[in-house]
Amino acid sequence: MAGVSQTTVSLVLNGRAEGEVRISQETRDRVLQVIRETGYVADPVARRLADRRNRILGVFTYEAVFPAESADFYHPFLVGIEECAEEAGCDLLLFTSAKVVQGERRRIFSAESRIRLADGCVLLGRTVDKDDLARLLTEGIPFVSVGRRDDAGGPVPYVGADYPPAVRALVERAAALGHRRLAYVGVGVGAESYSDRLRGFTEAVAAVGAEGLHLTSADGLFDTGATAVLAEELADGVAIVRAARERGLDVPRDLSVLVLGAHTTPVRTDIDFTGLRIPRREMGRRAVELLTQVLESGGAPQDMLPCELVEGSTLAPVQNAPVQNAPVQN
Amino acid sequence: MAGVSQTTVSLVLNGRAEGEVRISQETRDRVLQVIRETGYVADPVARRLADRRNRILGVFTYEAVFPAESADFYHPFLVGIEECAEEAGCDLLLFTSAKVVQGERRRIFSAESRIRLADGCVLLGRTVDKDDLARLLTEGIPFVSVGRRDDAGGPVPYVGADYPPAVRALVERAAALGHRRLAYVGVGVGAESYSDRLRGFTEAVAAVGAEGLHLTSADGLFDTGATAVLAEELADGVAIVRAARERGLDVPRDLSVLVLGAHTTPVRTDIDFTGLRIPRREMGRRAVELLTQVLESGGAPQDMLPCELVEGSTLAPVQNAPVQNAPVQN
DNA sequence: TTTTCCAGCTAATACGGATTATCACCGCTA
DNA sequence: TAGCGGTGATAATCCGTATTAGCTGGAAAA
Repeated sequence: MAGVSQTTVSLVLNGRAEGEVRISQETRDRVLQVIRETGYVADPVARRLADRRNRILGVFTYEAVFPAESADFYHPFLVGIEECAEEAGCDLLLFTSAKVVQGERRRIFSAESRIRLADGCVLLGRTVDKDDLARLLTEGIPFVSVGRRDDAGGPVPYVGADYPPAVRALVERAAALGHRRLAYVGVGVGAESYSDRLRGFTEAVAAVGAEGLHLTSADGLFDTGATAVLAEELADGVAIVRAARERGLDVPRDLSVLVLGAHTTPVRTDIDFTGLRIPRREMGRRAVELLTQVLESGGAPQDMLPCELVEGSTLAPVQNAPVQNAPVQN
Repeated sequence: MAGVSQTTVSLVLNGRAEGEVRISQETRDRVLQVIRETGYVADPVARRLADRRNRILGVFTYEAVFPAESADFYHPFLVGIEECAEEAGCDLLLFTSAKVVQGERRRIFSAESRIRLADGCVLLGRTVDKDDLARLLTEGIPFVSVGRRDDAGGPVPYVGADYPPAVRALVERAAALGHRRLAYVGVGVGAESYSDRLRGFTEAVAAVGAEGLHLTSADGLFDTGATAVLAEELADGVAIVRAARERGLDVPRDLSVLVLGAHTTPVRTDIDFTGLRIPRREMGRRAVELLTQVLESGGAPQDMLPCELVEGSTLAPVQNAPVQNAPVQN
């Protein structure tokens, strides 16, 4: 329509017509005019094929993102991811095509894996298959994990929540309020985020000279003599409080309960737990930032974001024990 | 690696090696073996370029989908969309690249519109620009709107909520409880969903022989003598109840308040409104179903899904007026 | 023996852009 | 008049796949 070649249109469209390659102002205007009239837009697919970039960022979760079961947990991450993708001018691709087979998890790599459709990918989830991580690395697929991951045949790019310092701060607070016997309830293994919490706990009790117990469930907790308990997840905290109340114990008067994470499974509760806040939205944002960095210059950047302490109302001084004179940490 | 041509791999990969074109079992096995070993996956981008199909469905909203402001409203739609996309084996592309310019809405068509990246697109939002719809139609871009839309230079494919019958049922209920003077509070124009509600109201009051008033806001409502009010949106309902209480009126004893829609803006309320339920999740599902239909056979399918009545507790018989003997509609 | 047929595979091409090397043209110089 | 340099545009090529027409060698048919 403008009487020029495809090349010329491409050059004009991409503003390449000013440096090395020259197109006269006249021709350029004519092309732009036609583009305006027809609303022509370069096919993004062809574009991607040619220059190996999509401006599409993939989001992979082993579970469905939206359904209520996990929505509350994933939502804040997605908010951050969306915000940052928007700023970066990228679209988000949700890998919903990988059907969740009965009783199994989604797989990143299947016969029809579409992971490569995107320029890079954000991995969301409590755990990620180590094999999957290794393969992502060996295949050179750019990605960033939301949540710290151990090496998988090489360093894994991630943005994690820095639990140890936050857990330590909580333990110090409890110690300052006279607690000398603390329990940690939760599996403490499996996901890196769990072991980080447990490690933080172990180190912290040692540092403050308190006694630390690790229980995998609330059972037996009340026989240990612990006056404060750190729950690995919100669900654990809720269960502990319920069990305590059934025994006629008051929280926090008789037992302080600190929660170390948001719910990953749906729990409805109005309890205003003392604990820490996982900076989920910030993690989402940061993951996209790191991903664009990986796309530009490669590497395996790793970043830990601090967890904020939540004041709450489930931590109190130990009963019948004088509060130490140590100042309350903040 | 298998000592065969790219064509052969393509044929094997797509199972085309059985009909017209033949590949020996031996060769096929060899190719499949190598595919298994290397984890080779056809580049979806090249694939799309070649056969014009992606198995990617786009989701376009004028506002950001995830942020809290609109999350509660959009979420149920997305649940349905994701479910159905998963069943269809499609990935979802969220068009986050179109930046929301200060004070403006996102645009479907911009200089860098990426709408064509997807095979087709689901449009989400209270309103959709008529120009955008017209252009989608003329450019032959497959899409389905969530929410009924008036023609835009041609019929628009959509799945909508069927307000009129539900509104009518509510009006009939109110009438059966003695209400003869009903008010509708809301703009009643702008979005098709609003005019549908108002139209349902107007027709219903006429049908039951009651008196109907249309107010664009709650101001002046209490001078009209209306004993029941239908609020266009949840926010309107909340405002009305608040205003009523400030005047010392009890809801529903002195004033019945029916709500005709979910919140599109965030409102926190514990009021158990009588009203109707927009089948959002179902609409999301249906939208994807219709979209796949459009992709396969074209056309502009339109579907209206029924709204469910919500019993609630804000509808009561008119005070000082005998309840009519008419049976309560259900 | 020559032709026909068919199974089994591949060369060539299309898809719609981005990129690069090249080309035509003009005015100017030697 | 041949040579030269700069300007403005384009032909050719590539990206990785799907598709189609065609090629090859050997067996069956003529």
